[in-house]
Amino acid sequence: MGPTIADVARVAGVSRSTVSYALSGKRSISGETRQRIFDAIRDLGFTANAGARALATRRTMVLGLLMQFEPDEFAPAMLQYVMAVTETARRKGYDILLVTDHDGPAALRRITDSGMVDGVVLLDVLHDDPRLPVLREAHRPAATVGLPADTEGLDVYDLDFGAAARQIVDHLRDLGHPEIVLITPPRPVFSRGGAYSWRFRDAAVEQAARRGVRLTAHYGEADPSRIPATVGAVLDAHPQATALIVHNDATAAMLPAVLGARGVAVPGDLSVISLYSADFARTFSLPYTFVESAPGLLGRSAVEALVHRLDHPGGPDRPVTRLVAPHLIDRGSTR
Amino acid sequence: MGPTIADVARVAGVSRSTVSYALSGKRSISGETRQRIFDAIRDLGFTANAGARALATRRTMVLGLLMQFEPDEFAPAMLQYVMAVTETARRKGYDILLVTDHDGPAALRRITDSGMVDGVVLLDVLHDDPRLPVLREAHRPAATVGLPADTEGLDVYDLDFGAAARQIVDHLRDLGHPEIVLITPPRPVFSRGGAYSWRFRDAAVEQAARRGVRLTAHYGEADPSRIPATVGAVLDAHPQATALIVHNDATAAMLPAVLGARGVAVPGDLSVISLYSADFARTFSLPYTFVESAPGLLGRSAVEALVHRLDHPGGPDRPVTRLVAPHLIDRGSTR
DNA sequence: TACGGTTTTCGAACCGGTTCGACGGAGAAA
DNA sequence: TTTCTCCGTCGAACCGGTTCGAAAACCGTA
Repeated sequence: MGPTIADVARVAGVSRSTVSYALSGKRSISGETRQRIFDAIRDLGFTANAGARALATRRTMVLGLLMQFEPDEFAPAMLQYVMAVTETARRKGYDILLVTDHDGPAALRRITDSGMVDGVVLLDVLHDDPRLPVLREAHRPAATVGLPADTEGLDVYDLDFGAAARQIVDHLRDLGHPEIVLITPPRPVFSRGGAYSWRFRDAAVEQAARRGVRLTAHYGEADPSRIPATVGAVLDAHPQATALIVHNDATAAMLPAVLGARGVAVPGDLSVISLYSADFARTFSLPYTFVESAPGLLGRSAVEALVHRLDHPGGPDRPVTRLVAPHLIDRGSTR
Repeated sequence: MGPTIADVARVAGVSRSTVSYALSGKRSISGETRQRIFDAIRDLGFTANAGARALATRRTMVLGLLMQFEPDEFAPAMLQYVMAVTETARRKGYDILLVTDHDGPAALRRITDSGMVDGVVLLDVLHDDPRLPVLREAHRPAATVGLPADTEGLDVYDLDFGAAARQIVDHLRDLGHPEIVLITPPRPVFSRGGAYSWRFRDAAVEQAARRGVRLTAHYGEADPSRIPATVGAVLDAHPQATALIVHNDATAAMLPAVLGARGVAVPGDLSVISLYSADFARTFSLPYTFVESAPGLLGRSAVEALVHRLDHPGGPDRPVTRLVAPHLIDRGSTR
C-alpha cells in the first residue's frame, strides 16, 4: 500500500538498515545522512508497518482490554474505566484492543496466543475469575481492576471496599444514627462472584455491630423498572431507619426521583450516603455525600503498572496488589 | 514465545507450506497428512502469529473504532454504539482497536498508515468532520455513524432525524396540542457541527409551521447540574404549552425527577415525548413515549457494511447512505 | 607511510507466516 | 507401454521491518 522502508532507503541513497537506525536512534547516524533520510520519509509519507515491526521486535504496542457486559451492571459507570484505560495507554504509546466477547477465557487465549497484544487489562475481575487460569498460562503481563482470590503474578488495583464501608458506617454513627439500611448490588452480582459486593456489605455489617448500630442489608434491583418499588419496600420495612447507604449505581441514579415521589426530604427525613465516582455524580446531578469509587485512578494505575512491567521486562519489582484508600466527599446529605 | 508453524511442520513431518494449506484449506491435503498436522497443532498448542499473518496477507482482521468523548455528550448512550460495534465485528471475525485520541485526524492517520487496521468505523461524525479528509487519503474502507456533508466514498448510517421530528410533531398535532416546546441538544453540539441536532430541530420547526402548531426550541444544558433549572425556566416561559419534546439524553434521564419536583403530572399536565433508545429508557426506567434512536442497529449496520466491503474488495457496490426510518413507541405519556 | 581506533554504513539473517511454481507419483486415456 | 492429468507436497520467494557482525571511511598518531 504505502511506501516501505526500502523506498525510503532508495530515495535517501542508503541501505534499509541505516534508515531503521535513523528511526530508532539505536546507532549514531551522521547529521547529513539523517537529514536525507528524514527528508525522504517526509516526501514519501512513510509510516512503518505495524505488523512487520511487531514481527521483528516481538512487541505490538497494543494492550488488550477485556470487559464483559453483564445485564445487571450499570453501563454508564463502565465507560469511565474504558476511557481512563485508553487514554493512559495512548499517553504511554500503546493502543487498545477492546474485547467484549461473552466467552472471556477463549477471547483472552485468542489475543494472547496470537501475539496481538503485549499485555492485558482485565476489568471487573471476579473472586474466582475463569480468565485467570488462562492468563497464567499465557505468560503475559497483566493488570486487573477488581480483587480476585488469587493475585499471584498480577498487578491488582481496586478500591478498599472494606475501609469504605467502615468509614461510611462510622460517619453515620458519629452523626448519631441508630438504625441504617444498606442497599447492596443486585443478588446476581454476589452469586457471580463480584467480590466488591460482599467486601463492602460484610465490612459494613461487621462495623455496625462493633459500633452498636443497627444495620440491615438489602439487595438492589437488577431490573431498573423495579427500583422505585424496591427502595420503597426497603424504607417501609425500616420505619425507624434514619440513614440510607447505597452501594449500587442504578439505584443511586434514580434515587432523587424515588425519594421525591415519596416526599422524603434529604437529609431532613433521611440521611443518604453513597458509593460512586464524582463523574457519575456529575452526570446525574446526584446531590449526595459519597465515597469516591475512583474508576479513573484505578484504570490509570492498572495501565501504568502494566506498561511499566512491559517496558522493564525481567525487572525486579514483584507484582503488587493495591487497595486504594476511600475518600469521602461530604455534600451535606447526611446529618 | 509459543510454537511456530515450523514446529508444527517438524512434528507432523511435512513442510511449512503444507501446514499453511491445511490450515487455510486453499489446496487439498490428503486425509492422513491433515490428521497428523492437526494432531501436532493440538499437541503443541499452536496459534498462528497475528503479526506474521498480517504481514503476509495484508489483512489484520482488526477494525479501528474512532470515538471522541465530548464533555457535552451523555456518556451512557455512547456505550451502546461501542457494544454493538464490537459484538458485530467479533461475529464477523474482526477485532476492534478502540481509539479515543483527542486529535482524531492524527489518530486516524496513525492507525491506517501503519496498517494496524483493515478499515475504520467513525462514531459521531460531524457535518464537516476533520477526520474525513484524512480518511479519504488513507484509501481504506470506512463506515460512519452520523451524516456528514460529503458522504463520498463512505458507507453512512444514521437515524432519519428529519423524519423523526416530523413524526413527533404530527403525533402531537393529531392529539390536538396547540403549543409545543422542544429541548434540543446543548448549544455546543450545534456549533461543533453535530448535524443531527439541527436536522431534528429544523425539521420540527418547519413541520410545526406547516401544521399550524406553535413550537419553540430551547437549548438543553451541557452542565447536568443546571438541567432542573433550565427545564423549569423553559416550562415557565411557555405556560400555554401542553407538550414537551426532549431531544437530549441528559435532560431525558433526569426528567422524572425534575417534573416530579415541580408537581407536573405526565400526561395529565404535560405530554412528553422523547428521542432515545429502548435500552436507554430501560436503564433509567423512563416512562415516556419515544422514537427509537437505534444505536444497536446503526452500529451493527455500519460494521456489516464495512466488513462486506473488506470481504469483497473491488466489489461493484457503490457506497451507500442509509437514513433509518424512525419508529415511535407509544408508552402513553402523550394524550 | 603505516597503524590503531572511532564513527558511519552496509549486507545478510531473521521474525513467522502465505503463496507461487514445480515436481513426483498415481491413475486414466491413448 | 507411453503420455496426459490430477493430486499432494515441497522449496523458495516474499511481506516489511530489526539487528548483528563486519567492512569502509575517516581521524590522529607513531
